[in-house]
Amino acid sequence: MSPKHQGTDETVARILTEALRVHAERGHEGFTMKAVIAATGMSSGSLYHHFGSFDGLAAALYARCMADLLDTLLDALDGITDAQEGVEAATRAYLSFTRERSDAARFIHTSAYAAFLPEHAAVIAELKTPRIAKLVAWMVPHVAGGRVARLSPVMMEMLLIGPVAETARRWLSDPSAVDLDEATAVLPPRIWASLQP
Amino acid sequence: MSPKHQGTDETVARILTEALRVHAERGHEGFTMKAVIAATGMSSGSLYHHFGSFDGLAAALYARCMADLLDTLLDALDGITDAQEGVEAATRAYLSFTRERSDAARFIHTSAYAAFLPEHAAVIAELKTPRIAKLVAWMVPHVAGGRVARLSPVMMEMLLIGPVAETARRWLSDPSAVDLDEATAVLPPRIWASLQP
DNA sequence: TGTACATCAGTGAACGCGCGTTCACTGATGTAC
DNA sequence: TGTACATCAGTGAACGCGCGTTCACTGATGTAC
Repeated sequence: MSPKHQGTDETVARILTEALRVHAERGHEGFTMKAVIAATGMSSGSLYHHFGSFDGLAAALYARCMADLLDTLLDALDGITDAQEGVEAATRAYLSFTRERSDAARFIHTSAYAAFLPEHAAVIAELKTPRIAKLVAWMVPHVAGGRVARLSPVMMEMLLIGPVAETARRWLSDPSAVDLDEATAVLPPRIWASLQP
Repeated sequence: MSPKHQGTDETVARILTEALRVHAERGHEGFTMKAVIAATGMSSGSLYHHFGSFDGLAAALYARCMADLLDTLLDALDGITDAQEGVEAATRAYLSFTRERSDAARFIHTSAYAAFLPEHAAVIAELKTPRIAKLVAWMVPHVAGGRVARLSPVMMEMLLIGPVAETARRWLSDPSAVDLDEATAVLPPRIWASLQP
């Protein structure tokens, strides 16, 4: 619709990619506007032009990481019709995302508590809501068919991602504290068990 | 051993109590040395005298909150010999701690990612380790007796506290997003199911 | 086609602010002899 | 008992630093007529 100069989206994507690297390399304390400016080689004015504020940049990055994670779960469910197989595939996908995209996983878990400004929260919801809806839609027939307990979506989510999210958090803060291979083997069937009618 | 002036421990406790209130009222962003100084009415020098640094104060507060949480779980297990009854009591205790001591719960969950300086981490471990050991000790005979699956302590912890910790986090960031009463009814038996041999 | 104007990505020096921290100090209490 | 000294809780003005943010600007590209 509105005319976009060539390279705008690419610039935004490049800034976010560099910002994620800064966060991974320098930690949450070292994740500052100054550090992102230094890493991208861009000017502060340019970052403000694209994101409005540092909070806006962080929210955009969070939205992108969260969308990546949810897409990973959706990909894992793609084509799977068996309820148990799907639940176990999704939980394994969560753990493998944690390992393989640990930068994104770290940013998600670190920022989950940082309340973004309302306007930025809306941008996040815009990316998040449709993906969550797809996940719920996958589950619906299995609940209707009596293969999964009839729980509220929130309780379902707590039981499904609680153990793997906690495992991810623990591993991200200390990789020696928990073995991801062990978690991948142990957790999925037990999470499935917790969802039985 | 070393002579202590009257009131020292009381002063430290009072500072920590006020610091927790500051964190609850002003949020993580507003949790600053300046704000704690204003809330306690003490001087910055006095806070440095007792805690060495702001990181030291935060670590001491985290240690106290975590000890309170673990003591709550231990109290819930006190006198219970049945495995299922104990597991369900502990998970319910976690949720009721979240509701009733929400300031402490919020500080725990917010700080869990903030890596404290090594020296302060040691102080935390000193309070935490013996309590974790007691929890593990409670579980041992039930594993030996075949009533609970023979899992590594970490996996056991992920399955046990994963769903309730995730519920707590969600509720703390948005109380309307999850119903703690529902969680108290729904989660305990399902967590128990996930621990079956 | 040429000219004038609008749009927008990107620049970078400068800003004020609030942060954690320092340090020379006071005064009350405990200890030695 | 009295005197001298040590210890330690607590004071508060002052510090430097790095933060997010601002703003007047440049220059390339798109649009109108």
